[in-house]
Amino acid sequence: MTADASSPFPGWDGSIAGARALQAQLAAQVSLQDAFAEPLRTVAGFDVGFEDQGETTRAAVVLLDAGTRQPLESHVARLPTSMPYVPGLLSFRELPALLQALAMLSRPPDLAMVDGQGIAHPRRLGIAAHLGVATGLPSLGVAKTLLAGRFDEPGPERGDRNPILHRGELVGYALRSKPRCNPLIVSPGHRVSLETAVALTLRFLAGYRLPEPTRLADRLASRRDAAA
DNA sequence: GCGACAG
DNA sequence: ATCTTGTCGC
Repeated sequence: MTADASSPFPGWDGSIAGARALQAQLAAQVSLQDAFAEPLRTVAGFDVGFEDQGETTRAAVVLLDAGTRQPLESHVARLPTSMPYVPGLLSFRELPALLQALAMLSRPPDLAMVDGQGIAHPRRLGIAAHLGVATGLPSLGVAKTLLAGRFDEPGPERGDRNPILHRGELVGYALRSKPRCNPLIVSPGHRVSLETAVALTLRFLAGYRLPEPTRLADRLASRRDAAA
């Protein structure tokens, strides 16, 4: 047969050029208007790590109560790594495992917070935006470093931020989440506005550089001793 | 043409 | 991302 209907990337021919073309197409479906449940009940944090020298992709998801910020459940999905890391095409390498982890939740989250870029991406489709469009879930990206664009160093206090501009467009904010720590790169994924992406990130901070959803998923995806 | 380049 | 201990600084 030809195309695999179960593929997370419908229509993709497997090529680099094809992946970029698909990104441009999906990016047009991204909405930057706030459209998520209010009050927010739950938020899920996502991140990916690797085992066996990269041969196995390990995706982690942690569902938290939006009110208390306490974790409700967490899962880990393992899949054989299918492609190498190519700057700008991260989602084609990590999204399949992430979707697998998402499916393990007892219920869908009201919001998805992903370790990586939202629209702060060359073609406006970082992994957080890709996950949002692919699932229809509201999403935002919280990355540790910049991929595209530029910004001026934000002030030293928690909450200080500066815009990230790429080709003249505002695509996100460099946010100081904690004093003496490098700023977080925050951008909308899907159904979340630029301003709300920052507000949500601040809302889920709990004393660490990374917000709880992403911080907990990070540990589960990358620490050798993590259970589940 | 020369760098930069999420995880 | 991952390979990997201690160490400097707040």
